[in-house]
Amino acid sequence: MLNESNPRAVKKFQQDREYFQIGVSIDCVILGYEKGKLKVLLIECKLKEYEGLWSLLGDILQPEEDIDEASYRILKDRTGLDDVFLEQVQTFGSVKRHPGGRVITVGYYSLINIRDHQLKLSDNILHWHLVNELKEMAFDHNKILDTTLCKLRTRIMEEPIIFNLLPKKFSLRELQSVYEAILGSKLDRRNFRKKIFLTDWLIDLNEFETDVTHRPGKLYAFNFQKFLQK
Amino acid sequence: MLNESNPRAVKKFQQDREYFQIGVSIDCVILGYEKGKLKVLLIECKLKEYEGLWSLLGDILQPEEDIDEASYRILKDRTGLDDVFLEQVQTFGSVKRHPGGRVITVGYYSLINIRDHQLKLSDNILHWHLVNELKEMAFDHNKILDTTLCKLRTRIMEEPIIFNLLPKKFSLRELQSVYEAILGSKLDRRNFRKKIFLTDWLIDLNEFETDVTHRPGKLYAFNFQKFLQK
DNA sequence: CCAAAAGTGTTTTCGTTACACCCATGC
DNA sequence: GCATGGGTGTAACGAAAACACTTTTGG
Repeated sequence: MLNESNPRAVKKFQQDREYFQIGVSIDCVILGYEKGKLKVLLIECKLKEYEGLWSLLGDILQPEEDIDEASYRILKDRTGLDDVFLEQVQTFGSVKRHPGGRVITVGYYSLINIRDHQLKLSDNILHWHLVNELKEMAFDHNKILDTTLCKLRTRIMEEPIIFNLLPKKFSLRELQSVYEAILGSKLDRRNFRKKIFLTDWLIDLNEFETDVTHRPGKLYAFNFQKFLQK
Repeated sequence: MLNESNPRAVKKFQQDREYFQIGVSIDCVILGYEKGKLKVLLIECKLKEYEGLWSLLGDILQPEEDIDEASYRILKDRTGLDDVFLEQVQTFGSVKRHPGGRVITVGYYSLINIRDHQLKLSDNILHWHLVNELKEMAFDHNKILDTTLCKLRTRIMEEPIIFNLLPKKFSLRELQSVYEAILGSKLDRRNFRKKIFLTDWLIDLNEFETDVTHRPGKLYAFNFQKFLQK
């Protein structure tokens, strides 16, 4: 915040363009889940300083948009997705983090269901990357991703956000696998089921998996109604 | 982050001042504890739009400083304090949040021991305010404070940061009172002592309170060594 | 009938809560 | 001796962890 106790500073702020020579960007950590693995959506970095590296999806904040709006816009532009889960991680503001000048970036993360929008990906040079097998990324994006994953691991234990990674109908095995992929550890199946049913997060659809080569599991849906009420 | 997939945007970013017409500020929620109450250090707001209101301590981010550095600088300038606990809360970026123009602000919070620097306060128009009795503040500072307190309540249960609010030597009653002031609820004395001793956070100084009108309690210190090792 | 995963309960362990009495000091 | 807070232990409860066998389906 502008130093309000100092009228000179306020005046300077209003008149002097020097105070504005800092760029503000938004970077979105867009996470998806497929075949037992957590994935992140990246774009090839076109800056010569980072040739051959990938980066998170980001853009400059526009003068007339809130930072939350900006993150939605970026996600919409890149994936065509509306109405998704998106949450701020934190802001990264090292002086040298962008070779093109002083740019601080606000990190956001989003959890999306990969299958819902495979089509849109061909519009951009975007690819899903396995989170566990990522090498060096452009800028400080490894750090942003690591910070996001830390936050995500605690958040999924508190809030029912993980359902954003799954299709509308899913089996308990799929749900458990997503937890395991994010937490990076195996969970006991019986204890998991017990705990999940205690939450009242699920609607029993009384449907079953098809096209599986074993006994089909029951399908569930996330009880969205209940969480809109809160 | 600058949209690296789009060379035009990069070029525009490097050339066009329009991308820089956003101010970035830092606001510090400086919290202290005294006589059983949690307090926040505020400054009188000199903007005419917020006449008579108080605001958090903030300043504009300088071109050559990291955002973490900036928060340290602000704290140092205002309180004379060095080497304190300071942590990012999150960034607030509504379009209209600052009447002087577009300014996004990164919130930080600090926990300090009020007694250590009473002297410096006279240099500024600063006052400690009871967190529980705060009315409207300037800008979106109520929101920043609320967000900070939420974060703080979970953080003190995980990490030994609360000791920053206390003098070097303190009794268990004082420590418990700080927890209670932050959490806003009473704790059971026996359970609290049991739990605190299990953490290995404390050094038993084998000293006792003086100048109390009742049986003096034992004094403890936070085991800083142990946490520097980690 | 074989492979593969679904589905299901009980016991143990551990951390959290609730709770009451005597003790040391200042006045 | 009285008021004030310091210091202490145990029982009950509930959440989490450990753990194995039967069932259903496809092939």
